[in-house]
Amino acid sequence: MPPTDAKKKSQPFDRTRHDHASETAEDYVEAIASLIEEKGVCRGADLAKHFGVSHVTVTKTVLRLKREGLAEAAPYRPIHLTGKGRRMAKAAKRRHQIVFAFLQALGVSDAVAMTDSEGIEHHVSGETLKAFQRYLEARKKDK
Amino acid sequence: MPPTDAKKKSQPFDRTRHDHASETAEDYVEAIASLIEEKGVCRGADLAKHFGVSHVTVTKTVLRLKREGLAEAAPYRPIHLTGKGRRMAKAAKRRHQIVFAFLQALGVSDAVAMTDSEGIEHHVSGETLKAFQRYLEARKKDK
DNA sequence: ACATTAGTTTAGCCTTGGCTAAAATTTTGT
DNA sequence: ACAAAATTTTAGCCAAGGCTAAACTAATGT
Repeated sequence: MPPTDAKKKSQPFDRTRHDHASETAEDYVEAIASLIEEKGVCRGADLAKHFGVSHVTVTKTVLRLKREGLAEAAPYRPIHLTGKGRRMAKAAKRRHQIVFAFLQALGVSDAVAMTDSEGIEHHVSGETLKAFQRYLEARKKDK
Repeated sequence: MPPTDAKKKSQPFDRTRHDHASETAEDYVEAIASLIEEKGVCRGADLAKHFGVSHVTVTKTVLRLKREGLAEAAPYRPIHLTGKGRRMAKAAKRRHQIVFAFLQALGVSDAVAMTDSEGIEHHVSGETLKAFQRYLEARKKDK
């Protein structure tokens, strides 16, 4: 019965594994949405430049997004998001902005707040995000 | 001339991947140090249980730690850290504790602060960590 | 119109980090 | 001392994310 010992109930670190895949997905849909907003369309090459990876890597990742129903794109055509993709992008952007504003409010420089919020956003639970917002609200009043 | 476009200055391995690797390394040395502290020795099975993965995965990862000069272990023997490994563990633990205390201070519940700090610690720059500490200091005074 | 160029996809290889099953090596209990 | 139990390593497979080189498609300029 005991398959091995991996799935006992391992609460703590379960996230690490499977979540990594969706972190990438979130980064991608967020980038796609913002590129579409600022340039009208999103092409593979734009994503490659944005993430600093090769266009080949982008092709493969976008394939996965399509498989997961987040993006759509005919061969040699620009990339679009599905409704699901757009919703995910919107949520990610919101979270990202809150984390960024929070770090700024704490006194972190813009450049570093930018970088750190990028990494942190995927690990912030709803509860922590709320705590960040509370802090921002309090500061707003103070000022 | 342009080989592709990702080569701007990206050597073989670029950020994301490389960083992810050292995140795992940090989690492992931190866990190894704490297991040694609380049980005297650290065995592969302990790590497997701690991370909720199979012992096989642990074996492979520990091999990598050895390759990187962070850990030592003869076959079928318990795992030790090198000086380098111990230093890394110590730094990781400190960072982890600061992030955890910070989230608590913000009003996040213990359980969630535990989980979130686990994920966040690897993405917190020195500058942000200092901002967290400033906040903690300020709160300490207030109280 | 058509050749050059820009942008994409395919093919093929690598590492990390997962897993299961099977072999090897302790450890333990009688 | 030795067989059974526990632990660790090997072998072999999978997906995600990287890369380069080469093939293919779409856009452009003259």
